[in-house]
Amino acid sequence: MARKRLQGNRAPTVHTVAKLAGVSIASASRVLNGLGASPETEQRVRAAAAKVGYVPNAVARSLRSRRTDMLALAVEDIGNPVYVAMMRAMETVVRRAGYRLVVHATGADPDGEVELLDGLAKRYVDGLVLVPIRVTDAHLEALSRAAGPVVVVGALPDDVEVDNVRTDSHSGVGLALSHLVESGRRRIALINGPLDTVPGAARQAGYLAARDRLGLPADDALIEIGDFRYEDGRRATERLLDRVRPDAIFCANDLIAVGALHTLLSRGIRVPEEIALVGMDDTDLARMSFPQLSSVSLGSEERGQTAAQLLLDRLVDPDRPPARVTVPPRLVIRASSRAVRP
Amino acid sequence: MARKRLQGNRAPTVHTVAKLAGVSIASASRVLNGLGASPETEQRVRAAAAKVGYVPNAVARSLRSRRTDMLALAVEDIGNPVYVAMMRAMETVVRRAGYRLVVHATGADPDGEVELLDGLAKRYVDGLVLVPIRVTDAHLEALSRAAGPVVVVGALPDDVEVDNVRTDSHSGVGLALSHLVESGRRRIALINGPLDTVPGAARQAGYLAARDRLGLPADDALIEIGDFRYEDGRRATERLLDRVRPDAIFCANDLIAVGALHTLLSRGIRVPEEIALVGMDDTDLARMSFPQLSSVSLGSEERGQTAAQLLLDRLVDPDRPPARVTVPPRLVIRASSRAVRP
DNA sequence: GCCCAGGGTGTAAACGTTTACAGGGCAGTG
DNA sequence: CACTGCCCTGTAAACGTTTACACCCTGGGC
Repeated sequence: MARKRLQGNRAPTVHTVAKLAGVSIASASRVLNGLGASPETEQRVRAAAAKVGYVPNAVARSLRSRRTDMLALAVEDIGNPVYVAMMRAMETVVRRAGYRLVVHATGADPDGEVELLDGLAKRYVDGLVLVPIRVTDAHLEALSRAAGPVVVVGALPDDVEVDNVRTDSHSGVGLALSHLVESGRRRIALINGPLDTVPGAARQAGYLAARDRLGLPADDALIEIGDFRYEDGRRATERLLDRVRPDAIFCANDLIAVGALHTLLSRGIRVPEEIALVGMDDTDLARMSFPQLSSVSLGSEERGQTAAQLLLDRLVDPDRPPARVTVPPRLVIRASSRAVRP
Repeated sequence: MARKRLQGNRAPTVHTVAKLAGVSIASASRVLNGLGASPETEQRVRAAAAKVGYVPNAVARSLRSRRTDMLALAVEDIGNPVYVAMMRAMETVVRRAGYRLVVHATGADPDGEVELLDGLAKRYVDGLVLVPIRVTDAHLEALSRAAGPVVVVGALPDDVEVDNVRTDSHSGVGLALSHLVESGRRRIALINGPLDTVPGAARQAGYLAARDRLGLPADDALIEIGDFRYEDGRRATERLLDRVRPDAIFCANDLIAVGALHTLLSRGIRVPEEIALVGMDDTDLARMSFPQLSSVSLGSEERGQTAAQLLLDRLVDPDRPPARVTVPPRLVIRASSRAVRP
């Protein structure tokens, strides 16, 4: 297999093809774009293009057409299973429409997200799906001056005029707690993430509301806060169990829930017999745990698909009013919270 | 917050700035790129740029500079934890160097990968990291005619002149089996992925070699083949246990291993007391299982980093001879394979 | 035989940037 | 005072496409 790289010579352009075919660049371009041309011209251009291995330059085409056929996705951490699910769903939708996906890991840095929004003015992509975990005033300002279409995944103040996909994790927590009560639990703990994040705040509020609605004991010792990751879940559960003895734990996140499961099992506590466990996000992790984890699905795939579709629609019709889609939560019951006879 | 979108008017260009500052576009461009200019000019151009909110157009710049500052990553499935780890590592390296990452999910479609390689000629990215799970002749041909720099992650025939990052899963399997033998196991099963994949073939060969080297019984009933995913792991383990009773199982993959763990636990088999378990790839899943899973790390992060770095280096020096980096495997021992007294 | 329609083609401009080149002003040197 | 060199600036070309516009030519209708 010889190494025949076209070292010095530039790649063939439409000029190359046109010259070889003996026609003008306009004719060459027209043939290559399937516009009208005589059979004679058609044939000669195609032959010439094939001969030199012509491939149109995407950058030049983008400059002329003012579109890049690329969309950006910005999430905090491309390793988090929730975002992985979203990204996978988006990639599929976007690819089907002939676009490519550029991914950005913002590392929860609000400045980075604002920079990304302002970066839209560089026009290196046609649009952006932003999944902020915290929303600051700087975000809102950057959103209002964004130079291109943006879809935000996650809750926003009502007066922000941006395409928006959200879920209702508030009532999602309610689903989980109702289910736990129905299956005989009363002392239901919450292990949450930071309260200054959008998801953390929503889950906290949802827990408090459901606790009242269901007439559960209002014991704040049942609430523990960590971060949204596995190790934090483990440690938060340790702290919780050193203090109180719930008969169920709701975790704000599957990562936390898997951490909690670890702590429970390593203390010899049986799940779900002694303590039932419910997570949130219904990621692959939930299926892969043992016992399998009940989890409140917030439709990550669906939110990803919808966000991508909204962005694609926006590109077609820039003037349509901002859309807001809410994906309803759905409880997936598995072994970790099955009802048991005492 | 008023909605002041620059509806009709185009975004400001360097012409806009130059005219407003009363200088030529060359002077404007020079100032904006930090090249020499008189203090007077400097000040006026900066003021003008700030006033109209000028942001240079990335596409036009790319056309001129013949570089896009984007790199592509193509993996089979951006949901697989191994690829997630690689992608995350790459994203970090690439971003630090001022590049962006375009991700492609090839869905194990060999045609898609070839298309991607040929697509490099469109020059929409400056280079590509390809992680093929199967390597066909079509791949090799496409590689040899690739129009831009490519780094392949995974084993390749020796005569292929391409930057290449690989690991040694063959000896990685050996590490796992040695460890299992040292901790008192003899009937060690293998649950592998498809043999016509690069990883599948390497693990199979590694298993057979280690089995001989360690003087283990050459019982092919101990080998089970499925696919590389969780459900396949579960089912393959069912089939295996219906047939034989090993005292340890090596799985070609953490996903398979987690599936195997599920089957073992749901049959009431104690891990590691009755059957020890070792996975491969050392993904987050291994840490998150209970009991935590021993796993052979193949350095996914390191391979991702290295691949990205190799690509960046290649862009700087297109003529350096192709590099081949091998990341050594490393056994991470956790609870699932601890030695136990009989 | 004249006119018009219309299909095919070529020239040139446009997209927005960077930069080679040339020209002008000015200071320093002989 | 002429010459050299230097700094700054502007004009114009280049990157590779698509496409508006004008042109030519042919054929059909009157």
